[in-house]
Amino acid sequence: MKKQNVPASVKDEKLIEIRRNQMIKGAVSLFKEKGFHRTTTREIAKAAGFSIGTLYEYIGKKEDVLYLVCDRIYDEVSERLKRDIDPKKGDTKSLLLAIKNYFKVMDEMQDEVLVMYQEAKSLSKEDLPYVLKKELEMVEMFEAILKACVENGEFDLHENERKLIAHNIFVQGQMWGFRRWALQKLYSLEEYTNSQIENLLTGINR
Amino acid sequence: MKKQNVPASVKDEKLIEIRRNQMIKGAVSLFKEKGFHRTTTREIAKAAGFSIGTLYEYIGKKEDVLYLVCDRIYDEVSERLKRDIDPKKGDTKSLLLAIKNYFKVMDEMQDEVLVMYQEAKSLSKEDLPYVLKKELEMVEMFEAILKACVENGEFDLHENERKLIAHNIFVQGQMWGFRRWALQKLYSLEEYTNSQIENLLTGINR
Amino acid sequence: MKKQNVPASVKDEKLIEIRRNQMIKGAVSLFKEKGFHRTTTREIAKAAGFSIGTLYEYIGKKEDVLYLVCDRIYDEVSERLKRDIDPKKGDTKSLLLAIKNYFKVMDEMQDEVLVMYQEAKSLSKEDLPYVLKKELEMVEMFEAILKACVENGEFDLHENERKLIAHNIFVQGQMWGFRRWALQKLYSLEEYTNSQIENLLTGINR
Amino acid sequence: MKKQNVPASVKDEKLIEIRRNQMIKGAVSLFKEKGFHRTTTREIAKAAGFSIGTLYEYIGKKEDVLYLVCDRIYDEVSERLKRDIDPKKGDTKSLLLAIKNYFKVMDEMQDEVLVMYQEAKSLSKEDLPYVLKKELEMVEMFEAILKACVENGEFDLHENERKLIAHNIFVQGQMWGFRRWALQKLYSLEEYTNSQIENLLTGINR
DNA sequence: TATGAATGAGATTTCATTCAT
DNA sequence: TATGAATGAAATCTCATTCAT
Repeated sequence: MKKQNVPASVKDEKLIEIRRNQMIKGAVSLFKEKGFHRTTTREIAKAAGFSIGTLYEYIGKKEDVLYLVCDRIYDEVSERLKRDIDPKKGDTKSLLLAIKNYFKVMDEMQDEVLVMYQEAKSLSKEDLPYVLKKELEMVEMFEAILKACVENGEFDLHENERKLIAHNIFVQGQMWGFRRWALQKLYSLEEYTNSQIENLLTGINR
Repeated sequence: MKKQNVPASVKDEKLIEIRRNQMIKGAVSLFKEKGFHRTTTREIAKAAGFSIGTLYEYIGKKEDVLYLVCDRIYDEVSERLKRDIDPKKGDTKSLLLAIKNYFKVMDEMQDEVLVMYQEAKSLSKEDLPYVLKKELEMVEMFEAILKACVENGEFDLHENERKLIAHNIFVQGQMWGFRRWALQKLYSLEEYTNSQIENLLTGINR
Repeated sequence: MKKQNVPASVKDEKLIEIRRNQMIKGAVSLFKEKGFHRTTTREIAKAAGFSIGTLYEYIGKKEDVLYLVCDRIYDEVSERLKRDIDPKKGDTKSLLLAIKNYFKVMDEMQDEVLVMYQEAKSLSKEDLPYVLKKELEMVEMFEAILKACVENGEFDLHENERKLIAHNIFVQGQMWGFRRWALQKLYSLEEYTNSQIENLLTGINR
Repeated sequence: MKKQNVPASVKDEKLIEIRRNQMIKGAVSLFKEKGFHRTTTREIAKAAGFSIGTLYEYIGKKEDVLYLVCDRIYDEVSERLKRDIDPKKGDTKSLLLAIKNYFKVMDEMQDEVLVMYQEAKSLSKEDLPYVLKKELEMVEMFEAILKACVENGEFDLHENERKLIAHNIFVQGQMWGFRRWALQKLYSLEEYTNSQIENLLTGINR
């Protein structure tokens, strides 16, 4: 799956990678602070450490930066999740581990997630589906685990129930970041995780 | 709790109410379509049915429109919730009724909620807390019901658990709107509601 | 000499006089504070004690207010000068008295004079000459006194010298107001007057 | 003493100098014609020979143009005065030469001086004192010459008398420009200069 | 490849003036 | 006569994007 649609005048793929990394890093912190629309391309270039002219050697238009940022965040979250999850292993313990890890990632990347969360709607009509697809893939990871559990007889859930619970897990992870103003006053990440897991399990194991 | 901080040059309070209603109505549909930042003040004026000059007779700056919109949406949701909820009545049936009604409201107002959801962060530093407070009040309505249930002996939940569950209910209501691209393909509102209630209940009644 | 060119919809001449007085009074203090261009018609109406609609019953356009203000100031200065000057009486004592009185008027009306001084250029091409003519008339009052003195044999001055000295006197009166930031730190009005009179009567090489 | 407070996005100092020169030149002729407030930023840009966007690369806000113009005019007048004045040389001849030169400069730069004269009050509260200070410095040049003359025994004047006369000289120079509608009908520059010098040196009662 | 000066479309906001009540 | 809501032209300023160096 390659970054689609983002044109670069520069040929050197390695350099593109480097420059875009600089760009994304700068942009995330700017978007976090003031949002996509209030951030100017000049500011992005400056934060990235190069000139406005150079910025446009590596993107076609401002929106591309947002796409790159969203794309990167998903890749990172995805990769970190896959790293310690085995969707085949269908036992409750694995499920809980996956949830814990996911919540931890969400906690560590909450700035990025918040950015993506709030700015994704500014993506163009073409880019949005691509990003949503990535999100769905992550939900499907949880669904796969749940399915494996069911198949293993750990508990019993119909397909739609599984899907919904997968969504719930996914959203509860995001919640921790985007409702931090309310939640993080009440709980530590650990408490939050345990409580949500408990809600989930006692629900499932009827 | 009245609309604060939004100045109007016009004196006739009645007229202000009317014009602002027109304004909000037009703005919601524009914001829904293209977001706050991509919507121009001229478009808002036009959608409201008056001239740009008139628009500025009823607000001080563009952001005020967003504030007015958010404020209105919360008021409407709030009011509809309060209409059929009695937070004192502590039985499970009332709780479920409240949830069902809330989800229904979220379904009917999903455009508005989506708008608020995505654009609230564009509010000024002064206005944001005011809006967040309103959100918290709605969460607290669910918490109050849960508390009444616990006191009635319907089930047993510590304070923090109650709070968290209230947040979950609230977010699940929003989810239906802001994740419609995924959820509404899978479930009808009724199915979604029933499923979430089931998740909740079998969780609570351990 | 009637106020020319300033149209009023209202017929009652008495009322016009009253309203315009209110208008001028409010406008002078506003112009003094923020200048003609930065003062809005709404502010003028408010300061005058009536509505914007009423304002336009008594003038045709914003600039008319400035004209009215300038006109009024000149009339007032003129009248106060004429009150205690007899241009026929050609003795040095009368000249000095005239100068002293003029400087005193300039001191008392320095706000008004400053306003006129700085804003007159904003008058329309048609109104400006009318105002300049009034100014010239005042200069001519001094010239007349000087002429009478010369005819009386008090001292000897050719026409052009008389004219120039009349201008000097006139400008020195204004100076006291428009260079107050510098002059009024150094002298009292009396000192200033005496010094300028001395300069006039006896040159450096005494 | 360098141009303070006027921000430029462009880095090349040389270029800033060039562009601002173009800007000032265009602005002076526009301000002369219609005043600061009636001149639009687009007109300034056009008169300067570049686009509105470029204009704002070299200033922060419209008022900066006025500041730049005033600053420039003072610098130019100042420099031309200093060029042929030696404030140490305390003889009457030097004084007269200084006055003559000053009046000549005022004559040649009368458009600029008129502009500054009429528009300075539109400067911001921060910029105005800076400009007034420059004006005072010029007055002080004349005072210095007068002082040197007194110390040389050419004539006798107390400090305050010297200060006042310095102001008079300064204002009489400006008069030539800002009252041109009256004065220049009556005298040539030379006649005006000679007459004022005579007034200065010998009073009315010779 | 990198730079940054130049551009101008377009956004927000103001405010003189009108006119129905 | 008095009012003040409505209007929209016009002003300032921003900023994504281009392109010559």
